[in-house]
Amino acid sequence: MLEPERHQIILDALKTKSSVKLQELVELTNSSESTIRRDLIQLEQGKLLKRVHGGAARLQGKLQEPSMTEKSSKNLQSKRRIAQYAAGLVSEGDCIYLDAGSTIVEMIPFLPDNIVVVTNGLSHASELLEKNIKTFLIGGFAKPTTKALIGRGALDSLEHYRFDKCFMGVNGIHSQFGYTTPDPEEAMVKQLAISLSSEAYVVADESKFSEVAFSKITDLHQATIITNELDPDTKEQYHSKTNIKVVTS
Amino acid sequence: MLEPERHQIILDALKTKSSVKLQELVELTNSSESTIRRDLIQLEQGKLLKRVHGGAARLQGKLQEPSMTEKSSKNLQSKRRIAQYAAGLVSEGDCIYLDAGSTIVEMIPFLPDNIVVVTNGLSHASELLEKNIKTFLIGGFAKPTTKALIGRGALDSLEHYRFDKCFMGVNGIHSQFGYTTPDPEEAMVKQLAISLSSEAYVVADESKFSEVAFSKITDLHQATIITNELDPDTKEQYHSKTNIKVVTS
DNA sequence: CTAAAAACAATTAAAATCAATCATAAAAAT
DNA sequence: ATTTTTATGATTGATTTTAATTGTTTTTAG
Repeated sequence: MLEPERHQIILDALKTKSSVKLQELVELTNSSESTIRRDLIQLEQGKLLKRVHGGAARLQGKLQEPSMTEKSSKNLQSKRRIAQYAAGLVSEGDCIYLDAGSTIVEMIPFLPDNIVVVTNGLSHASELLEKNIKTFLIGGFAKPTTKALIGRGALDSLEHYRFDKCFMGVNGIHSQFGYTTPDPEEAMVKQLAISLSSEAYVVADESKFSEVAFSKITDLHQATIITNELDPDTKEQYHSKTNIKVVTS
Repeated sequence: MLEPERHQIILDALKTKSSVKLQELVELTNSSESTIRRDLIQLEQGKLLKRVHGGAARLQGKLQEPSMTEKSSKNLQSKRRIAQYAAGLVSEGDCIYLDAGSTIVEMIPFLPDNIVVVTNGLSHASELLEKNIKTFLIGGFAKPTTKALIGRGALDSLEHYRFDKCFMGVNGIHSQFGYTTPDPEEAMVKQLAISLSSEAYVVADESKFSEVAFSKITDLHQATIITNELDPDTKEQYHSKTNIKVVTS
């Protein structure tokens, strides 16, 4: 039996139970104890499971193979609904800015064709090209984690553009401080893009409202939040303290 | 049995299982072990599967989604050899420019880690990020066919950089006119990048020498061509008429 | 607390698989 | 028709994977 196949069997076994005995795996794979041990070491190094005395156990942060897909797909549905609503605000002929980020990318399938898009999202640009949308990318340093273009170069090339509308993602929305993003460099790009746009929209699903960690604030209250249902108390709270308009899809 | 047929059998086998033993493939195709090994090497280079000890496995990153078009592996081999040689010219600590294009992208796996890369290739940037290389993208209009960034915005952001070395692709090399690229907008970007670089290299496989269609010339003879073996006559012809240095890998 | 049992890591030798090379046969080019 | 190129299969020694064995550590039961 090939190594990838054994690894798959081991990981599959951990999808149903939260832990497996080494002996079970020996029988399941018709391999020796030594071989399974080596496999477990490899899989542990790849952070796919945790070795425990007598066998292996699922990882805490990564029990997502069954449930994370589920959760993220639920979250994705929510994101997609909001994104579709946001895309509906774009008119043919518009020149718009799309911020990097996983929520914004969901807008792309719903965008009209005859528009011009400027973005700082590396992966956004690829998707836009697939849809035959006229696409401009700003320059800058490519941030490894998010594939967003940021830094001095980003600001330089951004300031040559003007937008009818811009659509921004955020890491969190704070009832007192406004929109928050942990990376100051990214925040500066957002801020500039908003100031270059006639209308600014923040697209955020409800999970963003519970975020607590932040360090830098995109402090422009002239934008409109697009989100899904929010309980009226929260909504009122945000509006009164920050003057943010909240629109629900 | 013909090569394409074998390749299809191998790929089909991986559609049902997540891995196949080499011996199974030997029986399925009535070919020798050596032949299957060679097939697997080719298919792995075409990024259609992953070789593992004892056989081959599906690669899960891309479930047969993208360009299933197996690159003509003959031309690819040639490109890759030249690209590897070119990558060898890059020293740790260098700041280099990588032009968009299919030949240049093959350099990326061979580049050292501790360098800074500036590029106008959308797909290049993604690959560079995978390798954890510090990457800057210039801005500009994203050309749909090649995913290259061109135009006014590209020139604007490009001119803020300076490079130790730049590596350019071309569509053709003409014995009288020099390097040729059909798109004037793209040619301007190339030209500027070359002028911003201490050393300029043109990386081109032999197929580029037979190209005839061109419209705009990147008319800078200060670059060095990196290519594979060329018959001495051609080599001399190019050198005498264009003053282009030709280096073979 | 102690002893037996189970699980462990480390070492080893055998088997399987590998890369590299060579020779041959088929195909393509001249 | 002849040379060159290409694809294939066989053989070689080297490498990797595997399973069995060793002695050690951990768990469990009395």
